[in-house]
Amino acid sequence: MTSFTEENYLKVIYKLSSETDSEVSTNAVAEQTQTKAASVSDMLRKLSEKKLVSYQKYQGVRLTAEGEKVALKVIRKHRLWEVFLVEKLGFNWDEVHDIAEELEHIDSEKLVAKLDEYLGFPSFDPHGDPIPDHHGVMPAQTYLTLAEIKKGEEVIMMGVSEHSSAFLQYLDKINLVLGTSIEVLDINNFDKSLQIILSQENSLFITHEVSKNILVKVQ
Amino acid sequence: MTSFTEENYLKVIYKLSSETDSEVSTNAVAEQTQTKAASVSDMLRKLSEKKLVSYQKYQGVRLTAEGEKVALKVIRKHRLWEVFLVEKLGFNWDEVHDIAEELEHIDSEKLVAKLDEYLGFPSFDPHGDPIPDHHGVMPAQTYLTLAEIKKGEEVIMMGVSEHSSAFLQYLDKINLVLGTSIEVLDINNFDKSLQIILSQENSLFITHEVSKNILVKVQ
DNA sequence: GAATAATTTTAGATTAATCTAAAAATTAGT
DNA sequence: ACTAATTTTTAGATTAATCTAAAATTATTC
Repeated sequence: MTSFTEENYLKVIYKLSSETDSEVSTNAVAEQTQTKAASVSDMLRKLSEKKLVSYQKYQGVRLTAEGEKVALKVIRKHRLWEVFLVEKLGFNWDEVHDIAEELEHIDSEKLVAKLDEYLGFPSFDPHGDPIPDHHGVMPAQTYLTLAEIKKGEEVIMMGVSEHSSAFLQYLDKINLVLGTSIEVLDINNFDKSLQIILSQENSLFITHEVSKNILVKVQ
Repeated sequence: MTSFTEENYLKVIYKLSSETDSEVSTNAVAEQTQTKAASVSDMLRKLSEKKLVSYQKYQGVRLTAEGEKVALKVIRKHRLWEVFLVEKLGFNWDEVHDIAEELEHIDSEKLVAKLDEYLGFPSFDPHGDPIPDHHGVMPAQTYLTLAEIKKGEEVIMMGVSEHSSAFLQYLDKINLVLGTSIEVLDINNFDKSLQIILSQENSLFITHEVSKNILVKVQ
């Protein structure tokens, strides 16, 4: 069995190694788990003994196939619960992360299966993140960031890569929500800020930093 | 803040002291929490320091008003989640206890409020147990056990006082579920076993032990 | 390519929750 | 009311997860 704490480490290692696609450093894990490097070292040794990660001292860490399986289960549960909270209970998308961080550790295969069915087998969570299926397979997701879109193109907002409440509330305020069509009217060469039109109606400016965190698909 | 473990102790103390309406013994708590008396002593000292219980060495323990408030919140969450699992996800009533034991510790006032609303503010869980409202007030519940009903009387099944999977599955098998009408046809003087008629149709025998664990109301 | 800086690991403690074994207090039996 | 039985508490350990401080390793820079 994996503890609450071990599951969190595996989840963090999964996230970091899928971002960089290489070994994850002790410090990076410490930062994400809000612990100290010394604590991470200890835990990596322990997870390594359990064959959930492959770990060479001083050389960073990777998930084993088994560890990835556990991480994907936790991520699956997290995202399914987020869908539940938003779709069924009426939470806003900026309110659900912390609650899902707790719910993701509830241990019942049958519960996950029934929840999945109840929600209609969703492929994406309220932030547009893909939900692994019960085999741990992630739905294909080939999005671009809004920062990569050329002037004149029109795209649809499909997700975010920053999940902070502050960012999500800002997007709500400017009516930039999942499914919105976005046309890039103009790109400022100096600071890469954008002028965009939402739903062929509202024109507004956003910074490059914001555009980098918005995931879109070309129509 | 109260830990997962502390919450379980408070819940057990609540349950035991509402059964006997007096101080709860260390051994009784140990039995319910599946721990040893020595561990209970330690925990009672700790809960006492936190003012969640009033505890005199060797004299048993009671909840303080504050401790009862915490216990009732946990019980409320447990029972609401059980309703969710049965009503929304389609679980059987004998499958939900262990899952609700985990869900009851999820910490979000807003989640509880929204879940309650989503479920239509239920007053009783799938076993007929009353659900405290958001002030911690239990709905009035003045049931008798089937063992107390006289020959010839007809009652409605409202709940159970034994929650084991084995017992609940047995009730399912004999079609004795919440809401069923039960007429006491005959009472065996020797062993107090009963002959009953369910829904004015099926006649069957049940033991005294079973009848003691079935809660009913007179029509 | 040595010296310095940064990162990572180890050593030794701490906290929460548990245990066993022994001591202390309470309860029961005659 | 005194002894015996039972219950409860204390003492001392253990495990999981964390920490700080010091040591070891790796990376960087001149």
